[in-house]
Amino acid sequence: MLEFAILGLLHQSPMHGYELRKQLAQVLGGLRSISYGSLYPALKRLRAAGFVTTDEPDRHAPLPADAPPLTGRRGKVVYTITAEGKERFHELVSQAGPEAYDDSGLFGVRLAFFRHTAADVRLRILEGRRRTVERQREGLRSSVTRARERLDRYTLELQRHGLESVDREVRWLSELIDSERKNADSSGADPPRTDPETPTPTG
Amino acid sequence: MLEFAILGLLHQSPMHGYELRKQLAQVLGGLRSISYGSLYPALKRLRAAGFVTTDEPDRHAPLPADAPPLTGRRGKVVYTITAEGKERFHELVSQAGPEAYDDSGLFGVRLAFFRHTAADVRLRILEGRRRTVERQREGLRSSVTRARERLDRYTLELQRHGLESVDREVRWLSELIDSERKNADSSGADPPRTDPETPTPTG
DNA sequence: CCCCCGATGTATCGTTTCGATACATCACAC
DNA sequence: GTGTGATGTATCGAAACGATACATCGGGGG
Repeated sequence: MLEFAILGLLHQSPMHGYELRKQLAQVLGGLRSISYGSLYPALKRLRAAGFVTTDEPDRHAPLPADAPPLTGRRGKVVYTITAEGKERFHELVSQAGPEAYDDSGLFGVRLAFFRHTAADVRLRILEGRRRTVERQREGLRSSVTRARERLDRYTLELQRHGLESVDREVRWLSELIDSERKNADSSGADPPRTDPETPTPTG
Repeated sequence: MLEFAILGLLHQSPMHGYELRKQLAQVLGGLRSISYGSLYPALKRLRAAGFVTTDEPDRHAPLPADAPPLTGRRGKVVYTITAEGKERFHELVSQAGPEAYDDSGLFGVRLAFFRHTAADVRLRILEGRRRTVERQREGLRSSVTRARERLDRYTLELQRHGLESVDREVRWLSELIDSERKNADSSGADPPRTDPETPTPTG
């Protein structure tokens, strides 16, 4: 998930790790954030896989043990997506299976990059997400019903609140789906692959 | 957080790990769950700290390397809270600082054990949580306002949805707080020193 | 002029958590 | 009897976390 988000952001423009983290917080919905302990190892992995490059020489290579522990002169590093990275991103962005919507976090990131996603894939992800959340809702409903007598007021309040949130999410998804369907109808049957640079489609 | 929840559940009755996990899922609000990879190490820690005991002899001790890898005869293990564990739980349950409400997960667990929590502590936790969420809401609001033009429709939809959820949570907390205050008024016997902080100038 | 402070920036450490998996027992239907 | 799903204990490697160290740079106040 993190890898996907990083590739998506670098796809738009090269960035420092610091800036990446800030943008990531926005993409993650505004309240969730990613720690450096996750970000830098992830960048290291992406770099090792050849999906991103840095402008500096290999600062990630292990140091000889007798060298000073890399104190002093720690330069800024700009991360840039490679051709392989863009390929990988487009491969990921075209996937519409359960992995795209079963996890709430990944779904959020997928949504954040919907402008890079083909219309039919968008629709399948939204519908998949709705089904997933609906199933959660049913599980929660029966759980609340079963536990009505055994649990105290506060636990029940918590579950009731959670249930209402899930309910709201279903309605929200339904609105998005309706909106997608309307757009699809008016734009014709053949969904063209979305261009990264297209400005707002139908504001 | 996990430790607190485990102690709280074992405080009510001894349990197997498996049962513990199921109850944990309920306590966590119904949609979140804890993996065995978290549960068993947590139990091991609690056991090492003397807060829980098991009915079986020390199955957690390291094995000699030449022994078969513990296959065969793996008995059930009932976990029971100790006197020290109960003491620890009551110590934790009386805390009302930021650690009790800044994290959404821990707040949920605290709420789940409110029936073991003193009325004044309950109120302080709820009010603290509301302030935390209100701050989140303000941050989110300004973020949405600032980013209105730069972001695409889907990202904005995601943020709008998040904002409404946070809004709903504030209202929910306010209802709980009102209810707590009413109870405190009618029961009278409870702590007189309720709010040293802001009298909440409307939500 | 200098010094401190807060934002920017890179990076690692130890600990915790996760998802997947292996393995075992038991109830019960077929 | 036999398999199939619930119950049950447990570990593994990968990943993420929170805290922290370290460094540079702009500007504002003494």
